Amino acid sequence: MSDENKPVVSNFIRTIIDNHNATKRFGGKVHLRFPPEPNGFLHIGHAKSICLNFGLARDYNGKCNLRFDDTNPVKEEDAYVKAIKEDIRWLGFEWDKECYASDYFDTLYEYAVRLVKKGLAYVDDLSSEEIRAYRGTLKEPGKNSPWRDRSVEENLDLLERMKTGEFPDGTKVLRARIDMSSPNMNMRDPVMYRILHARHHRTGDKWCIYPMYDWAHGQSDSIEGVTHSICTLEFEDHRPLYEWFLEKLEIHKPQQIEFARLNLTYTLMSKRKLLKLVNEGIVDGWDDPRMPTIAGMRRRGVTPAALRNFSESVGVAKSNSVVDVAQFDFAIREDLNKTALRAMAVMEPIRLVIEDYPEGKTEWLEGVNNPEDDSAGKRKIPFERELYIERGDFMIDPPKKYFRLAPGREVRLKHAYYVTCTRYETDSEGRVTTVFARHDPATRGGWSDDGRKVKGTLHWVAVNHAVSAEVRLYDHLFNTPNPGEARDDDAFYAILNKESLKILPDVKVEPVIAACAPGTRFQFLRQGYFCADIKEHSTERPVFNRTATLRDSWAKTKKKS
RNA sequence: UGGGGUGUGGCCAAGUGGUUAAGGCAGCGGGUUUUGGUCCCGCCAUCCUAGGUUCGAAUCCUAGCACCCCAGCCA
Repeated sequence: MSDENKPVVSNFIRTIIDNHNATKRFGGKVHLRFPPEPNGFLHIGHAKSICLNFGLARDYNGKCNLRFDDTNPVKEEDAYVKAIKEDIRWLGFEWDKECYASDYFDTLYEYAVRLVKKGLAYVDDLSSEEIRAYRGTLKEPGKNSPWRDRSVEENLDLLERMKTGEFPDGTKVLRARIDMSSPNMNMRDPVMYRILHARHHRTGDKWCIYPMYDWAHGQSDSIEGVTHSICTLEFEDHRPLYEWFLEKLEIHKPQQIEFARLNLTYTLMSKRKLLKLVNEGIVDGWDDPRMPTIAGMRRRGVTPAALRNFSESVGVAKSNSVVDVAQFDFAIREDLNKTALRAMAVMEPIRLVIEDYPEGKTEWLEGVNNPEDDSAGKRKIPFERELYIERGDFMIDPPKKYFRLAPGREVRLKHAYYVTCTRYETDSEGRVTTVFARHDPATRGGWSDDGRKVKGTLHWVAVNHAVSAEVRLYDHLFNTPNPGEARDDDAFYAILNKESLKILPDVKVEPVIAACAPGTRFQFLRQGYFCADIKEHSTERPVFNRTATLRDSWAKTKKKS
């Protein structure tokens, strides 16, 4: 794997681990976990976290579990569990143990009893509104609940009865007894259990009380022997609570470490908003190629290596940042340039007739499949009198630096011949319909030994061997660099890029392109990287998704003049 | 003076008192090229501000400023 030979860039988490290893805090062990909640699909932000956790485990000869944080049955589904596992494997990682927070519900309950017995947790009868009111504000301390000083016996009894389902949802909670005047809101007697008569995707109807994140997460880490619990910045304030539970319980205490989540320009990373795109049919499901989900990127044709290299390239730090999506595009191109097969496809075809080439003749010319990789071999390409070329590759009256075809101009047809434009035909509206040219038989294969230079090289497809394919050109879903900043629905709809998908129903492609298996990646010469759609492509009806464009310096010089 | 964080080039990001302040992306200029692709070469910062400590500071101290997070029985 090319991405694993690169030198590792230092980051603050590695420094922390190195220090722990040096001081033997965890006996030299490094044990991580990736803890998704199964309530949606994984996106590129999760990919960064996956690469971080599994990558650290790999580099330190440690372990990394996959743990589903399934503590909220009303939002979680088994289908998401399945999709998440598939995505992680596709990314190229394998977990040591597959765990679920729900595996620990019994232990968690025992732990809760332990805290109650120590006088460190109590059952509160306040409503959620009252709890909020009692919590105080950011600048004012909270007030103790009137139920805060119940006896251990009463708390034990009540907790047991909460568990057995005696009370309706929302009537009671178990709270940690910490400090209602703490400047850290998380320490103001946080809720540990809420009553939820809901069916859980794994434990079924066994439980009607479910642990909150803070009560479940650290203990789960501890039970699994996790040494470094990596999470995102917003949990920084939770660390004191994370540690409080573990210290009061006197069990193994991992080190929580927070890093800044990934943000990308023109990309939405909020699961809630991505769900909205799916639910409202703005995109075609979680795996729509425009989605920043791993499933969407897979379908678009992005490679696992590109995603891994990108994750590595953005680094790990604590400052909020927004990475330019161009950096991701670079990673995609970098990998695909080395691996994608080259072939020719004409997106917007016009006819090119080689006047001096015999009718009915077909030559099978040779083309290299990948100039970056000899082992990719060569293929035969049919050449005939009538070809398709790109509409944009011919101009009646070309500007200064235009290297392509124009009346009287000579260009190279890739892998074929030098041709010189003799004339052209237009329709009643003046649109070019057919271009005529003569070829130089001595340039067969696309090369002349006489030192003659041609500036332009065009891709083409023989009319009688062309296969029609559907090509989907994707662009950013949003037309603003920071779509996450949209404050309300109106703002959200306003920034949607109406041209994020353009379908070309009749692209002319080489036979080899049409014959490929779903998921095959190509570089359509001079245009970009494309991937045969994994759901809809077939030899009968070829369908390609554009993964990325090629860098286009011509577009830049064109813009400048 | 609620608490917790973060500030290094357009975007990421190394740097842990002595380095010409890494590297990548983007941009710009040039070369190579049967893809206006790739590749190659070159250019592109004195580190939020102000003081201070020191022979020497992005790194230490002081005082500011800016931005992010926290008042779910979500995670």
